[in-house]
Amino acid sequence: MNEAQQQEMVKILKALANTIRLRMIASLHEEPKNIYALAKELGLSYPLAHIHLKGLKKLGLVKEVREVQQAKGLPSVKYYAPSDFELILTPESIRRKFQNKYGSAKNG
Amino acid sequence: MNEAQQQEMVKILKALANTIRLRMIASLHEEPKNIYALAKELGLSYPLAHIHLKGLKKLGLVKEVREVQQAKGLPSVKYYAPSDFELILTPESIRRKFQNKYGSAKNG
DNA sequence: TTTATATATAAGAAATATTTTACATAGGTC
DNA sequence: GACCTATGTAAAATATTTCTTATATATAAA
Repeated sequence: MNEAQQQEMVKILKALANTIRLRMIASLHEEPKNIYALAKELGLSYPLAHIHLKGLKKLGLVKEVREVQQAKGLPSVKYYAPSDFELILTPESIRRKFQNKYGSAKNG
Repeated sequence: MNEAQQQEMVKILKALANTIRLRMIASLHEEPKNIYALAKELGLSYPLAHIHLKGLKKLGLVKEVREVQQAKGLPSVKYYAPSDFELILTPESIRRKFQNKYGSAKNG
């Protein structure tokens, strides 16, 4: 695995290493919703919810699923859901991705 | 999952969300070694390697495997290896652990 | 134009995490 | 005693992340 891919994996782990972002993924998996509703449910200010969701979106962990025009012509609402990711972490999977180029056994 | 367990999971994810600590796990899985050798291999100062390894040890991700008296009576050396952990992250596994108590479907 | 919902972002403050520098211990050789 | 390997820690500096506050946009009803 090259360095760029390693950094991408670290970014994804950083994104998941946060209670608020994990609760967001849990809530959106339960039922897709918009940022405003998500912020209310989790007891967050809108800007804070926006920052966290933006980070998850940027990494592809969360995606926009549909945009709906609400009753009575209010502004359109964007709904989000988690992407279908799967990340498995074991010493072996980490070794495969982060092994030193000049390892102990065979050099290259 | 209770809040303490959630916080423990976040701590483990934080520990894994760092290039140095992932490279440490990779190197120790390849071959158990002492902090000094690990620091040299990864190009780190000893205190920095010590801090990172200490963090991994505290969370049980790395363990001491043996203590060896080196040839010629130098100080004894502590060898470390990764523990046999497995962490699987998907939207569903996250939902199971971080679901809101007052979820959208059935309240409690 | 004021009110309400909903989105988006910037700037700065506050809190954490990371890294370096310095210090301290121990065993044994030279 | 000076030197080398190896361990462990504390304190301060640096960097990054997190969070709040403030500002701005749009739509449309009242």
